Amino acid sequence: MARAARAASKSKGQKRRRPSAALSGVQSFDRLGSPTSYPRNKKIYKPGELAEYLYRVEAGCVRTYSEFNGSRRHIHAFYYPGDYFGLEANEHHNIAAETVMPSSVFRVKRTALAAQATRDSGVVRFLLHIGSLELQRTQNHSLRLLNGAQMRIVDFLREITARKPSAREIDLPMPRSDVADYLGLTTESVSRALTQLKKVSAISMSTSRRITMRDALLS
Amino acid sequence: MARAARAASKSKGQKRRRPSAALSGVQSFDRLGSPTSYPRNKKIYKPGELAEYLYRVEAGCVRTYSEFNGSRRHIHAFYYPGDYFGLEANEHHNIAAETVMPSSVFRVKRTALAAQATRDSGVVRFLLHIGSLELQRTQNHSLRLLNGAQMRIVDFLREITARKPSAREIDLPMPRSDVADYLGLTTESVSRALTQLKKVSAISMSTSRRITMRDALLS
DNA sequence: CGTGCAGTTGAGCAAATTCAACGCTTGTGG
DNA sequence: CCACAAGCGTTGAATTTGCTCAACTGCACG
Repeated sequence: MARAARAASKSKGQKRRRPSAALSGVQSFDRLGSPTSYPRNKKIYKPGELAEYLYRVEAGCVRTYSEFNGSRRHIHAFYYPGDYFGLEANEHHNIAAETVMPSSVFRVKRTALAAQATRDSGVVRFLLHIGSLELQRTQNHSLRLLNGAQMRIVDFLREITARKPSAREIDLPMPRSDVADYLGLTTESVSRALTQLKKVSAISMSTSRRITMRDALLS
Repeated sequence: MARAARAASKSKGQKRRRPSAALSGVQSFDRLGSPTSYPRNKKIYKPGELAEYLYRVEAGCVRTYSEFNGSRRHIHAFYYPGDYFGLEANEHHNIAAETVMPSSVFRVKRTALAAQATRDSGVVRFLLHIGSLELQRTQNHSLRLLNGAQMRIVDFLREITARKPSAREIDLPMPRSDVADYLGLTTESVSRALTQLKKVSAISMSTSRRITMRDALLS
């Protein structure tokens, strides 16, 4: 059950990484932890809490977010099965994480990982690896925020599509308000951008959550 | 000379880190590398290059950036003396780094660090530590991009001021176009925001690069 | 069968960009 | 030493973009 599909790398023109590089790290991770189930919209951790664990999504979807300017919310990332999260912490968490839908999350104690790291260098490479992935992801997100609303949405849809190499039909697990807070827009702007994309036949929607991409959109 | 002032932590309400935690890591870093001098606007590395080194600024200022949408530039960060950079890479760099002014940069081979890491766990903690700092920095930057122009500028000025606990007078090493590309604005908007801040006496400027903050601005 | 949440649409508005012009400083060549 | 070009910074006017406020729909759940 701890066997989840490895997330597809988001970096574009890069040489394929040898899976062996981080393999022993992953095995340690699998062995040292245990899965937990959460209902929808359940907080997994919040800012200020001691950062005891490192997490991996097994099933469902998780979002991390901060609040700013008093009451506005920014979603830093959505994590899908196979993704690791909870790394952004120093000693205490400084952002929050919660489920988008009923989800299963695998977690391991950081102390256990640290102990294992002293004798298994694979664990170290593993940690550094997912750390740098997270860093790249965050940097890409910053870039995304500099585009216009339309392009942000397209980027977002592409990001989701990239995880399912199979179909060009995707099923959003989150409401419009999440998409908006992820992209730094309002729900209205998200809605408008989507209807605009429909109008030019770049996408089609069977329900508001189920979107089919036209080939032209796939980079 | 490898002895540069430790950069002030940007996280707010957090317990002060024991310097001992990452100390042996820093010592290894100091011992394994060597400094290099660069003229102004000199590229240190660019996307696609093999990421051989980890860097620390000794003197001057360094910016990292990506290009997007064909020709626009986004500056991810400015690094000042004591700051580490070049960590964002997997195996090859995916962003570029160059000097803002004549600078001295200390660099150590990643292979040397990796070798040292297998027998000195302090190096591991050191690497993970600066990685998570970088992650937090990048996340904060995303948040910054969601505010209005005025607040982005104020945030930026505060970020700079925070490194010099002494004076509320700062000397920007970079031109307006860099500030603009860092904050996701145009140079015109940066200029306007600054003159606006002058108009309400939140700041004063002796030259366009030399800015004095009024107390009200210091959070 | 109503209440509430999610999503869409429209009209007016605020904010930042674009395009353009101009001042200041700096460095270079005559 | 002066003239002039280039880079940096500022300012103005017109335009575009996304936001705010508001209404309305469909759907799910009690």
